[in-house]
Amino acid sequence: MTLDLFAELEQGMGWREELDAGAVVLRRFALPRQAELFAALERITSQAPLRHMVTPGGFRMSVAMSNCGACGWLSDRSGYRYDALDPHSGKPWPPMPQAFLQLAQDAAAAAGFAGFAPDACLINRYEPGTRLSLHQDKDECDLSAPIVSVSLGVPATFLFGGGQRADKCRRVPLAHGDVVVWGGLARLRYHGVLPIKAAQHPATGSHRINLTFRKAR
DNA sequence: TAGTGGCA
DNA sequence: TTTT
Repeated sequence: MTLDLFAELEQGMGWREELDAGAVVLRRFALPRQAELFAALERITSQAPLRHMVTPGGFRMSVAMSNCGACGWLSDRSGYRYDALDPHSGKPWPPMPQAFLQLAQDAAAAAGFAGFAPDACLINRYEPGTRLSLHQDKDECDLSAPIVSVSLGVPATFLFGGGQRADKCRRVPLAHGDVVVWGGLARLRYHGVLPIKAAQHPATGSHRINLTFRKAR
């Protein structure tokens, strides 16, 4: 599938956009296994349902989340962390499907981060009006690995800021099949998602789905 | 340590 | 509309 991706990028069906040093947007990234991707998503969320986590401050997050992979990102009153077990079931998170892993590794490689080995995939489901406010991904042990963020379904505006919350943000429109990869110098950049506008997408209905791949350990 | 929320 |  790696070859399919590069072939598609070369054929001009998709293209790269350099955001800044260490940050790349892959536009209309090849999703050659889209049916497989969504079937896997279905399987994962039937075992580990999407749920609204609570922030340490006690606020319910508007975006519904689940995970797959060796560990999953969690938030509750006691903080942010990664855990091998889903607190909802007490069982391990569903394994990361091969199609997910392949997609993440292909995207990372296309963005200049060869050898990416994610052990966590956070699944975010945005309904119209939901958002993710500005934050840094810094709960991972290995900050040398990039973040790979796959957009599926209805479009969104991604905010890509600087090293401090107050830094100005780039507004990056993201559509189905777009992938943002950031690492290296850009690894700790603040980022977020503006409230999702009401829209329909054939693959997801009114939702936006985001897959965030990380190496947590 | 506080924090990816929501309001004024 | 942007900021805290």
